[in-house]
Amino acid sequence: MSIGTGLSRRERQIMDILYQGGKLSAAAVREAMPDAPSYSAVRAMLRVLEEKGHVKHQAEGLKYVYVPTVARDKAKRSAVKHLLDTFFADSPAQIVAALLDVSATRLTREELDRMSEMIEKVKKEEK
Amino acid sequence: MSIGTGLSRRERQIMDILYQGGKLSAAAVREAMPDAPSYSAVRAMLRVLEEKGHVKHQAEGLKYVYVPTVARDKAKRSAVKHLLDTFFADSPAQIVAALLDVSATRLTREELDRMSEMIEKVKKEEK
DNA sequence: GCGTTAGTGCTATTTTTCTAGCATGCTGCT
DNA sequence: AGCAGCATGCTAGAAAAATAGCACTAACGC
Repeated sequence: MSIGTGLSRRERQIMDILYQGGKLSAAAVREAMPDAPSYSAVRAMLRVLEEKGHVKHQAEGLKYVYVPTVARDKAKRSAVKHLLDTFFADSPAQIVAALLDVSATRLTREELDRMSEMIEKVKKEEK
Repeated sequence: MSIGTGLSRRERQIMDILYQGGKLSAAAVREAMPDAPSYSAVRAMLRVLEEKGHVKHQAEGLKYVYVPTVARDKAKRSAVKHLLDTFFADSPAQIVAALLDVSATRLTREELDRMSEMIEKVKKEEK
């Protein structure tokens, strides 16, 4: 089950922002929200997320900053898996196709080379 | 903005199932839900999704089947983009890494070759 | 024909999400 | 000390989502 499942709309939004930003104060989270509600609302939701165990807070100087409890890396994989299941019917190659398409403009030579390398490496291992 | 944004928890769940399954009756959608509510609830939510313009229904024999209004292909790309923004800070290569990792067991030689080809093709075009 | 099954449309109610507001406490300044 | 600024904790209320239930219709078998 993907990490996002079970979260409400706002909660998901916040989790996304947190994974994107890493370590953010309530105010920072709020700023990053597309259709930001009140500051109180954001704090309340962070509290709920904490109760549910999805984030934890730590005192950073005077204020709190929030971080996801599940490590980025694990969340990443979970998200990719979910994407795979939902849209790509277990065909990884199709994701690569979409990926190349979506990020066409900002693909550097280095990125492409790195991709090739990784794939070649897997091929060798599988042999 | 990703397609999923703006949808409630259940609505998102249903959209995922619909993209996965293609064309499903209310009952079929319900069966595919992890923690399925009543049949009525599912139908009600499909109705709401239709009002919001995310799905449409068509009579298939006696019953209705529901399909997403936004084409799979477009939704795919949107989802990949969102994933990129959220977890991979615009570094497509990292997605490939996660992808290879997640689907390690079921990667066929053909899949890998197809990926390589696509990447090579982009490289040539960029040259 | 008549009951049974399987579908639809609608409405009412409960639950969750979302929001705002206020009281409180700590910092830093003058 | 006393005040302004900013952050927290909490509570209550509005709005939206989720759910259940009932009335009705069309097909199917006996």
